[in-house]
Amino acid sequence: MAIIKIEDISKYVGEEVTVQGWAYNRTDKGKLVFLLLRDGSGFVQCVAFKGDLDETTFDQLTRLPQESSVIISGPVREDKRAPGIPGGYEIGVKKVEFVQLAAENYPMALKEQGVDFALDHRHLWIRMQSQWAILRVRATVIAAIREWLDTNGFLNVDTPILTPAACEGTSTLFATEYFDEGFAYLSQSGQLYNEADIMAFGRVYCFGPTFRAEKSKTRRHLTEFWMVEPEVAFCDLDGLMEIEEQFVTHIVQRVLRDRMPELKFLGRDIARLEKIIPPFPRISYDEAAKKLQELYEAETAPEKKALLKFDWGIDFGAPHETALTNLYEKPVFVYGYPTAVKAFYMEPWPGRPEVCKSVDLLAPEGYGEIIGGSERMSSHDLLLQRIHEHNLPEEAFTWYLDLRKFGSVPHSGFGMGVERTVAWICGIEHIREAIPYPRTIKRVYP
RNA sequence: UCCUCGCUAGCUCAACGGCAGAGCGGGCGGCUGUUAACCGCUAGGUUCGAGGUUCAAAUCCUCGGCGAGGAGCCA
Repeated sequence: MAIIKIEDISKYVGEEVTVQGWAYNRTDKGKLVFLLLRDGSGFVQCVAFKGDLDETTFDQLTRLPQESSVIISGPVREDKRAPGIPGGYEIGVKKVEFVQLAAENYPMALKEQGVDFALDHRHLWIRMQSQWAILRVRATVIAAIREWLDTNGFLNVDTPILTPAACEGTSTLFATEYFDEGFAYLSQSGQLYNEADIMAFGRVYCFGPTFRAEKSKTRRHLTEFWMVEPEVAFCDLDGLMEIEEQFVTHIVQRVLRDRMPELKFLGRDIARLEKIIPPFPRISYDEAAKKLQELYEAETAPEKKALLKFDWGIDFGAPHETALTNLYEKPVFVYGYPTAVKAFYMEPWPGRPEVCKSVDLLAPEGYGEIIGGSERMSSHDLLLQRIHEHNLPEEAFTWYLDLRKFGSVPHSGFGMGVERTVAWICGIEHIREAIPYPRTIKRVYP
């Protein structure tokens, strides 16, 4: 008898199959037991009638502890009443093998958990349907990222996680002792290395964990998160935006194709995701500032109004991003930020040195910045001047400056936060649910 | 770092100065279509900690601990 995956169950209607999994939920009704079984690929209802099984087996099923591991065989039936992911199918129980009877004090109730409790039990929480669905979407987002980049001329060239100093000289870094070399720091970006790599390979991306030691405490921050950073030689800011919108569209459409049961279980508004196709709106920082001023004046609630206060020259806060993106149904590009609020390596806007060729992509529905990118500075002398202005140690950037001495070209790149993207696509409140084991300022367990 | 909030049964919460409770989960029993099943019975407590006010504190006050939401910073 074939061992099948629950996600493929629709192919086996009328056949006898075997599934290997865990008892997710159970309800019994006299001579009938309903067992919701999960096998990692999905959730399916198994129905046992007392008359179909020997007395001992049936009796054991009626008192089967939650999360017990079992192997169940029987015929697949289509039945609209059957719950599951995907729902609508059930297995009539003919044979049961009890692999392990779980202890009776399984701590996770099948309902909403308090955040603290749920995170302390993350190793069990990931078994629950909601978390399982989110992490399945995450895997598909990652697959789609690699798929699009690999088929569009990008070479995966990974960058070091242990680095000598701050890439951008801004964020707070995690430090670790490094033999006789003093300290090494956990990477907050592979971008500077990417710039070296494109001069060897043309188009590259790095993809891995990224670390920020800032004491951020919001639903949009983790201390360890995953970022994909593509970088492209011979590419200006407009070219970069075209790449970003194709890239994001591919990711969303791939998730819609492969993870519809998960999205539906999560209650995601599918229609909103289906609208994510090019072109995305593009507005300048100046235009965004004007719109924010209008929104500020139109806001009547004093508390909200205070949060929306905005003057030209400042970076957007979360309330600004939310207000701005609520004007659009698609992700929106905001380009040309003030030079003063951005990193030292961004190309100045021609004729307007107070503005730089940077672009952020802000996700709709209040999810905020999912991509930050820019055209990089290609002039050696200007770059050196900026390094001095930012009080960065010139000797640490010798190799980076070399890139502008030997065949410098216009080039651009961006970084996309995986967890923010997953949170947006899933429609969940907090990005800690978009990574298997979240690391936050107050949590490194489990 | 700052502001705000929370901590009571395994979980989610109620009791808000006067006997510490409910639902879920656990155990036992009943029921042939359950969807967080339902019905009956049952076990389960250092009310985060220390100190204080009071005849009386889960409840009020002080200090501490732990956590969350938000700001700043960022993806």
